[in-house]
Amino acid sequence: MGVKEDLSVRIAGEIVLSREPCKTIKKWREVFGVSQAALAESLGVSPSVICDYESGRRRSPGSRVVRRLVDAFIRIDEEHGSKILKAYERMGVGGSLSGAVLDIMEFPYPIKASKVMDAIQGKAVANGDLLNRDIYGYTVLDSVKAILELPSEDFIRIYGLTSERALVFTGVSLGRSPFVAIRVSTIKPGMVVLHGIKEADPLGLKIAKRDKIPVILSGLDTQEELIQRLREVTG
Amino acid sequence: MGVKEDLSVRIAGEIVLSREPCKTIKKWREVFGVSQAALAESLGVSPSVICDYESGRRRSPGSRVVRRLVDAFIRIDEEHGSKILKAYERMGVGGSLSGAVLDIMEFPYPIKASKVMDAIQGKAVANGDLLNRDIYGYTVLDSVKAILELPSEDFIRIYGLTSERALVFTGVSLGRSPFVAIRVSTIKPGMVVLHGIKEADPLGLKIAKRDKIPVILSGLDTQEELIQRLREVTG
DNA sequence: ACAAAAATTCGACTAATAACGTATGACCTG
DNA sequence: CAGGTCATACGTTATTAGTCGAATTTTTGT
Repeated sequence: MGVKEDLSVRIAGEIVLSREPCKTIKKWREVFGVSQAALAESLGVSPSVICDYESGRRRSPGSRVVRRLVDAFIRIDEEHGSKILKAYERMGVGGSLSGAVLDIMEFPYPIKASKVMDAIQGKAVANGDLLNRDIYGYTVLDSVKAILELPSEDFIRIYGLTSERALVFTGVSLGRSPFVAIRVSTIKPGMVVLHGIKEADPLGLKIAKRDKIPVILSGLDTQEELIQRLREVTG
Repeated sequence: MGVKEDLSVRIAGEIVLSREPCKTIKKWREVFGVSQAALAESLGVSPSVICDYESGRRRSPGSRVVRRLVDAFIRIDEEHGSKILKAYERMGVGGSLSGAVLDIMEFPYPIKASKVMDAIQGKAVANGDLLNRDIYGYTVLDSVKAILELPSEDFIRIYGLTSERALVFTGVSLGRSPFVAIRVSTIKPGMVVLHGIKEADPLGLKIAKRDKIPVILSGLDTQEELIQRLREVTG
């Protein structure tokens, strides 16, 4: 079984097994950087069909549809030089995570963003009204290393599971770059946590508001404590 | 992501992506060693529902159904001591195949059993009328080593992809044990090739007829030639 | 701020599937 | 050969996925 088949199986399995296939479909479309219209054309259907799937109007897509969807993703990626496939290949089977990724976890059940905030003694500095959304996991990143080391397409490592997750940045000095990175990326986290500063950069917050991403400042002292608290959030 | 989730994704992805989800569903049910009735009960539906899926009467099961199916497989396995999960774990990511497995391949498209037969200069000695069925891959096994070395649950390695495949036994002396092994196993190959004998054991053939498995005797001289021809069958 | 593109929502229709119970047949066991 | 298990086949009905095109909202680019 080649890398292509492996990735296909992963995507298909993930779509089917996820609580909300619609969101997972959307996530992968965004990972592949295709618009609904382009995807629809590649499938030979009208754009609204894609919208229907992603909005959850059609909640349980048949396996035939999922298969065509996955095939289309791979096909489109090939037409674009197989960037995603190569990125996936690069991360290898159980490949070691870059040093930039300090911790990563999927929750066994959805957890409210507000609960994550409380767990790390955080306070909301943007979009506090969106904190009742569900979060399905988190990724803790070393800000500096992430910027220096992470190859451009390695967001698959970070968003590989669900995009409805918390992105936690440690060692933050200003609090702008994380948001610039998010802004550029096609795929958005469900919430962002900054650790290491007392107040966030205004421009960063502006971006967050624009993208409707809640931003939390963690009040914990050390990075170790932060990770420890996050690990216990499901308890 | 734990082993359990990994296996779940694999199964789900494989079902969805396969040309005939029905057969893949059946394969996995057999791997987990559950009867249709037991599976149906675990799902809270009537047994005919399972049959309908496996027979292909419902060709494109919705993702909700696939998810419930996979969950049921895992659940049932847990009730039985997680045997399958452990076996899967044991084979590891890209784990090395046992020395008993000489070659293994998935065809990019279905190939008629008769074509496989011709490629290896074989002649049918049982169920020759079933040779127009589709074959999706093959596994070449060293008969002696397979019997001596293969742990009982490692059929996942062999049947891991599609069960609609050719099982090729080399170094056969009598031609009985392979069929005994197949008989005992809950999961059946699409065809069996024996290499190394001039005529097959009558009892072995009887079993094959019972299970409707075509049996081919390969006329090629060496094992190397056999593998070479098989590799070229897709050409 | 404005126009263009993309994404989403909606209503209505068709085709397909989910689900059920029962009947049938093959096979093993006593 | 009778009884049990397992798998399959059939007929039916309620439900839903799937489709389309038009209208609407959101996002993007200039």
